[in-house]
Amino acid sequence: MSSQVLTTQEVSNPTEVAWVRFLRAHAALTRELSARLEAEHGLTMSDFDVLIQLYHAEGHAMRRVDIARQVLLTASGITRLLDGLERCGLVEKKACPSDARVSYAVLTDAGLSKITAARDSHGADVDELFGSRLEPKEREHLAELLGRLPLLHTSEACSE
Amino acid sequence: MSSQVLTTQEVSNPTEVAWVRFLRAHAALTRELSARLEAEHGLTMSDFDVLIQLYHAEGHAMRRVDIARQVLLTASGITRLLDGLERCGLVEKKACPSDARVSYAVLTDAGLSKITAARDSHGADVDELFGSRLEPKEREHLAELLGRLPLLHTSEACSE
DNA sequence: TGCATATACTTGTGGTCGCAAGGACTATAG
DNA sequence: CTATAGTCCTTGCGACCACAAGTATATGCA
Repeated sequence: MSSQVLTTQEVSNPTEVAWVRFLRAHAALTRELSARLEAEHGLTMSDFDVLIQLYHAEGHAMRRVDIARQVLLTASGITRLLDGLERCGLVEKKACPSDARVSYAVLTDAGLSKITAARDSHGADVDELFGSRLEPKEREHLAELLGRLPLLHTSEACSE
Repeated sequence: MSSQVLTTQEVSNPTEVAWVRFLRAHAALTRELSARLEAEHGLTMSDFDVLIQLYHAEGHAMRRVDIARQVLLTASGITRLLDGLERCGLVEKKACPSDARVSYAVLTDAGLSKITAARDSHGADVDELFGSRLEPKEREHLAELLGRLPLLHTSEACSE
């Protein structure tokens, strides 16, 4: 991550000010949030993301490719991340009957209760550190501004 | 990094919307910016940060501790990052005459011209991908909102 | 049918980084 | 002048992740 000139004193360019704060805020938030997630549930933020995706998915199952598209990870990252979740018994691998290339990741019962618990506490944490610092209108405005920034084009994911 | 539910369709909680966009924007921006920095100058964003710090420092020299406080890295990270920059000849190590514990990192001539060039192109990139997407007033507002979010407390750095 | 191409996934390799422990040195107190 | 504690830096270790190459399967087309 980057921060450039972090002592605000000598930063004159307003874009730079915003950019530096953006980077700082991201570092601080993700560091704190992932520390809590790790301490309370033994999950990384990526783990959490994948589990949440599965939680929302039909039958709590997804193809690995589709997970990769939703989460900010590469296909290889997904493979190894799921390896870990499988070892922990939170997720199981299931073959696809119609296409032997694909394998589904499905949430186990343990995984379901884990993500249910983590969802609540993580949601509360995000709210405490992020949401509660802003008025409702400001949150909306922030979301709108952020929405205008570039998007990831990992593969033409998103939308639909 | 985390993203939670990235298909905006099912995200109802407004805090969550803002948070997801925040994470997505960060991932997209840092990925693109570091790719450009790498391609054009062979630098990571952390490299750039450290060089910029040195560039702004008195005599283009800083104690390693102070670099760590300014940049979003741990002391150990700084050590290894500077190892790399030293191997590339961009930075040199200099002992401190009054305190044998500390060693300074100082910019070489090569480092100076490298960071001078990188500064311009990186600044332009940040502007293109980040600054230019927002009106001046919006930039200010964004900076203000981001400034209200938690800060890193690596050591009571910042300010003054 | 048979071959080229595309897709889904895995694995090898290497880079980056944080944490914890250690070494070297300094400062403070008795 | 020791003993203790604090500071600065480095190193061992492990976690995470991207990229590229490899395997297995599917699909399109001659």
